[in-house]
Amino acid sequence: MSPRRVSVLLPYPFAGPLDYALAEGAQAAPGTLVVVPLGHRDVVGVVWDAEPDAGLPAHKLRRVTEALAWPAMRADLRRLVDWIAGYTLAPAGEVLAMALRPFVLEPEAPVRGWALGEAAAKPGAARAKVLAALAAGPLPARELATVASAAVIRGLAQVGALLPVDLPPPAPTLPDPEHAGPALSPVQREAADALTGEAFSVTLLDGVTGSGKTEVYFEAVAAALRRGRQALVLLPEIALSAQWLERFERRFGVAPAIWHSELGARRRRETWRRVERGEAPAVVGARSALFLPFPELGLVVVDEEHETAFKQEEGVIYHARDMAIVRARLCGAPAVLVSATPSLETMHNVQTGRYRRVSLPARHGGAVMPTVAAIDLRATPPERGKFLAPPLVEAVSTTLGKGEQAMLFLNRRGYAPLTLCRHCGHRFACPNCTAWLVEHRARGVLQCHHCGHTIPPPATCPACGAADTLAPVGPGIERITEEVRERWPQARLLVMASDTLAGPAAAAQAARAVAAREVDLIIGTQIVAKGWHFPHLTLVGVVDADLGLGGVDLRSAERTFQLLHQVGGRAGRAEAPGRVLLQTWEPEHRVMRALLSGDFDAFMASEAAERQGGHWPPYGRLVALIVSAGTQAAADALAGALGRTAPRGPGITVLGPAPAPFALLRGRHRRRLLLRTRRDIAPQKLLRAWLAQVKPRGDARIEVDVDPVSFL
DNA sequence: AGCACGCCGACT
DNA sequence: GTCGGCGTGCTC
Repeated sequence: MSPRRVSVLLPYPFAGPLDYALAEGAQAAPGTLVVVPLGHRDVVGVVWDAEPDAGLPAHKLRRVTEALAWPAMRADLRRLVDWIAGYTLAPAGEVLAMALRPFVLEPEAPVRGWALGEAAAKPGAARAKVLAALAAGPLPARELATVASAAVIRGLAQVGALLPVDLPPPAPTLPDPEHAGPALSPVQREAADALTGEAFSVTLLDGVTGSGKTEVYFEAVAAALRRGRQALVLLPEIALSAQWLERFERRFGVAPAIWHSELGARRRRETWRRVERGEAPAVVGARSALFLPFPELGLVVVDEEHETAFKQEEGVIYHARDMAIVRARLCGAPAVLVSATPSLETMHNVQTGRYRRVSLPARHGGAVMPTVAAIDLRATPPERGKFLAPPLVEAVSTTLGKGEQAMLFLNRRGYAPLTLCRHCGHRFACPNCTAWLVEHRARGVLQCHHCGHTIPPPATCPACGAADTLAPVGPGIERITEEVRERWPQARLLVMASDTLAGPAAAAQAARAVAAREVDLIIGTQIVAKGWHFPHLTLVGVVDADLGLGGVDLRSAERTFQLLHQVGGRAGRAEAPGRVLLQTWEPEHRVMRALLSGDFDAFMASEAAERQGGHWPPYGRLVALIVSAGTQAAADALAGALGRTAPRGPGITVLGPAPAPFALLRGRHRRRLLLRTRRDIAPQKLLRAWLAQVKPRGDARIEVDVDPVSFL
């Protein structure tokens, strides 16, 4: 008689599940975690729902080693894995790895503790304190250590007055939906009530910066908790959201469970287990939190839904915002997308009736929106060698004079983005990437921001040998800092950039210093845009508002608008009104006009019109194929082969091959093709057929990016 | 992902 | 004459 077969998905990049034989009488329902032999090793996989392939010869089947007693992977998570694999064209096993990677086989380490023993102890003040502490029951060793010294405890244990015991992990304090009743305005109350549905739906919650969106969606979280369901909040940069965590704790009494990639192994395991047991009713996390084993997921919130950080660009290339909606649908839970500047995709889904929209029209608590004005750099340029134009300098001086805080925003790290020889025109480029080397004067290096290639600052030009001819071109925030120190030597500065603000602790400390008015002037890159609440900040100066508009990217206008709107939103969040000044060479550009008028809907309409004609997303579907190889010839050969076999037909366009915007990245030569289809044509089937015809040779690779966000 | 199999250079 | 480089392909 032939053995029973099961399909087992393994967390490796195989095309699909592998089949195994099941021992007589063994049970292995879909979702069961099993150990199976693979080659010479034993690996953990998940029994999958796929029908085993009866055609596979029986002699190839190996037997499932054991079924693990762990809770099975639930059907909704298995469907999510399948769905993402199908949509992104990633091997299902690679997607499974994201859901299984944090899983660790060892049981949770028990908590070591002490209980009262049978034997009597000799008298003594310290000893009596220990015994009294344990009178009500055993205590964790860590807690008892605060009562008496290790020597006293050791002594008591030696005579048998104390017994070592293993304690169960302490029950976590759960967030309390009634902890601090919401203080919502009638408008906020109405919005919150609109978010308390129980079935799957997608709602866009939008409203200007400072309108209290977080407090409103906290009520949706509270509603889920009251129903005994779990809530997941995705944030783009969890590591920098100390302020968000404080707000959560104020509302719910305890911190939520936190999930992100930098979590230590122990915390990771603890959190994973708590989520799985349903003991983590509220989880806040980065995109990978999407794959946690929630048994009772009842709400998914994606805050700052327009953020490109939700797009995973390596390995399985997926958009966490879109997959969050899929997960919500599979769980029958409502999804809420939150943003002051929703993406065009989301706006389109609102307009076509797929998503609902709940708007908060005004700032909360009487604060008004900042006024936005442009500084035309053609009319009032900065002095030679300087980057702050006279009107901005004056505005900063006035603000500081009033004892208020100002912020200068420039989305560029380092001292200067380009170093040029004034004698021969030589420019310092990265040997591995299509990029200039950025001078970091403080660290004394020229560095590539893509691959990290670093050289010491040269004394002479390597091309013409001239000395003292090398000039920094353009500003980075280091150079702005230098200018600020010259102009306002007495101002207390805080520089906020990803390389000066390493880690959540530093970010939290910086936020506290700003709130406590220990800082007069903040100079920052894009991390200052994200969710900070600086009540005393009244002026935001954007040093180069045009930066980011030059790109070839489909979304460069949308992204520039979102970023600058977000940065400007840091100003005037309390009583004093805020002011935003944009330094630009093109004040009539539609992005600048939209920022000046604050008319978000009009800007999005113009953006929509730009894309609609060419069937660009969201009016069509787009897939990027990035071909890369160690040599230019190999990249061209593979890209050419893809071009020759490209799918054709009505509503299908293939653009390229062309050199990718970074034609050389980390030493690999890159070519790009774009597949664009009408919205009613799913590109996945076309892609599968296409890729089946072309097999990469050697080190050449094809990366498939469905719904590309970045065009690099 | 790992791991073995398989054809071309510098060595006990 | 062997040891070993990692290119290619398979793992139920």
